Amino acid sequence: MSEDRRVRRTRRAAQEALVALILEKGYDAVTVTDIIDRADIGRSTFYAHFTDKQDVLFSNIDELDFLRPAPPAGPGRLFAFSLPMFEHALEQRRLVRALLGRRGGGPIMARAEQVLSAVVRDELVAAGGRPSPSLDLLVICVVGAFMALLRAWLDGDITATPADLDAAFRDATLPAVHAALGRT
Amino acid sequence: MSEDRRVRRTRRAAQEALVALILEKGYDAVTVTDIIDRADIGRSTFYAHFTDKQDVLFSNIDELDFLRPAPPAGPGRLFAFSLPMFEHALEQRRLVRALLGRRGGGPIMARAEQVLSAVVRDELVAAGGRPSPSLDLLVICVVGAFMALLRAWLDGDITATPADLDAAFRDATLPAVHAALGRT
DNA sequence: TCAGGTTCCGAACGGACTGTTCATTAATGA
DNA sequence: TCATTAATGAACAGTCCGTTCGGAACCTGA
Repeated sequence: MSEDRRVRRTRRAAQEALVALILEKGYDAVTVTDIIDRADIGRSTFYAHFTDKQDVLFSNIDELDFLRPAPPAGPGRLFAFSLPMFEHALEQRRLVRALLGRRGGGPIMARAEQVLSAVVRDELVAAGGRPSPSLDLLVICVVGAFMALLRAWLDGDITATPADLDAAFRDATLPAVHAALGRT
Repeated sequence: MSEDRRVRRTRRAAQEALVALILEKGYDAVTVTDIIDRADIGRSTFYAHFTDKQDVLFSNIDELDFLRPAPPAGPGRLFAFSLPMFEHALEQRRLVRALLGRRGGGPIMARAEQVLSAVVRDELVAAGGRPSPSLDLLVICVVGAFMALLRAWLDGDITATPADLDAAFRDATLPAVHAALGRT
């Protein structure tokens, strides 16, 4: 039923090698040759499993439950995803840093931004916000603030606890959000 | 006195070729060979003037007065840079898009973020904000929101006028800023 | 105009990386 | 055990990089 053990071994080796290499040299500087050397797998083997460097990167997403903040979606307080995400990022710091930090090259960061935008937008609409261009602009600002916080933290520009970050995020965005919702 | 005309021609040709190519294929996909073909200059000539693809990119910054929003720094209203910057981005849309948009690869975006962070921080301090870790976090959120807005606009995810963007930026950030300054 | 200096050209080079192929060997699971 | 499946390692053409060098084109100032 489950996959061939050799396959699992090979794939994991490549993924872990890439993460390690990203943390060392940054995503852009990592080459396929680097990966197969570090993972100690044959060149042909690599291309039997992945098409790209990027492919290895994306294959990591599945085990990155950072992006599944179990959105309660209920009418609880807004932006409930924030604190759990920061906490999760702290636990999986190594992996998250490699994939989302500045050294990660960006592609995954862009994906995270998309996912988050949808979540935020839904929350605002659920809270009574009327879909409109100006609401979309607000979503962009909110997500932009969150991602900037996360990035700065992951890259070590900042020392703060998840609670600090969550508080900063809420303080920076909620006033405007309440104003926007109120004047609907 | 002034530089040799040939030098000017060569440098400009390379810069313009790069901008054009970025808009076509994105920064990462552009190769030095692409540039010298498009610019119609010799390979050795290229390397006599630039060390890198990146070098060409950065050489463009000088003629990008987008990053000099003539900060009044006076105690006028906060974030006065916003509207002029969006307007400027509209004028120099082609160049700004190539350098700062998603296709631009990011390095210049990072620089812009730095510059802007300093400006915002100074404004907040001038307005009575006490330097502190939480102020720094606020700065990150404000700049993050601005850059997210700019990026989304440059990449065409949004249709809006500079005035719209400015309004969205102010609406999204000023409430929190005033709250933070008030409770100092 | 002409001479001397600067810049450009173009071809070629070694080196690195990519993505593919193939015959051979090894591990797997039933 | 044994047929199936995966991994190996070497080799390949192709692309790009960054450098070198002799000769051609150009620019400047006298």
